[in-house]
Amino acid sequence: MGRAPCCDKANVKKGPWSPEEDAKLKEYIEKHGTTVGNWIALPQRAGLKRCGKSCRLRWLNYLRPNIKHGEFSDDEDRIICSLFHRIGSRWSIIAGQLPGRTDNDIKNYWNTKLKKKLLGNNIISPPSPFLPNLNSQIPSPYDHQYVNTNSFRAFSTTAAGIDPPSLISSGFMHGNYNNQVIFGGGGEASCSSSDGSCSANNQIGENLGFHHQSYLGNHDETQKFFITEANGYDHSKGGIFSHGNPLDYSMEDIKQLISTNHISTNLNFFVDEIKTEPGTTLYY
DNA sequence: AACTCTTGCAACCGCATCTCA
DNA sequence: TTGAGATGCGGTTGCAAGAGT
Repeated sequence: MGRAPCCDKANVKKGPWSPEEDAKLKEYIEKHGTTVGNWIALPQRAGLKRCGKSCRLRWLNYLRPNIKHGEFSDDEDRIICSLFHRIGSRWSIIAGQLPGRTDNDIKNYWNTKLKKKLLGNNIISPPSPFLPNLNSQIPSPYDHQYVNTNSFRAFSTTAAGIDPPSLISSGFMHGNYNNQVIFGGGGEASCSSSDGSCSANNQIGENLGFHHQSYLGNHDETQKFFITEANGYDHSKGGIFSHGNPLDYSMEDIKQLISTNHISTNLNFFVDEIKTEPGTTLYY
């Protein structure tokens, strides 16, 4: 049995679109509206020997109005980084925040340029699957592999000369301190300020206790948490490892993780402190 | 000049999700 | 409620162009 193919594979053209095909598709959609209704039937109606899916893709990624091509701006880079850090490779959602950009475009840009750029600068690492997906209630196969062998550290940013506040202010991270718990980095020396290049941010970071402490703001039992993990002390691999949507982890979620040994006791300490001393800067 | 390697990107594929009868 | 078809999505592939040797 198996699923019926979406089109007659033998009679559809594949590969790059010709200008004539583009023109036909564009003309048809402009005539009948963008709410085409039935992509599968479109090629036949428009006189194209293409699969409906191919037509849809061509329209969405290339022909539709107001598509932006070419270089991504620094602002777009920051938005992509910020969102990737928070939600991973949900390209369509990320594209939704960048008018004129398509998910395919952003995906390609990330895979070919941005990822290398950021990894090269030791600024960011891909999301790590180190926490279970609480929505599904089914632990991922990665849970124990990652969680029990790592303490929670938010950043290994010193090698990049960047501290959390600068990441937040530049849009690489969510900037609302009061709605997040940020698990502070381990005992490395903080960003050198001898050249003054990051002294201002350093000062903020030190004030907030980022380098050897953890910072948290107002919170209560209904607060949601944004958890990040750095890759131990290895700066050659260092950077931000994030997991999940900031809204994924409530206090109850975290308690559950602790009770099922999905996260380290470091965090247990944290959560207890959060409960008893809201708004306090914590040391560990 | 010729060849190989690398890069960037358009397009494809298969699976997941949605919609509707 | 169920199942088939349509649509959406993300990973992957293939190819052209450029860079390097």
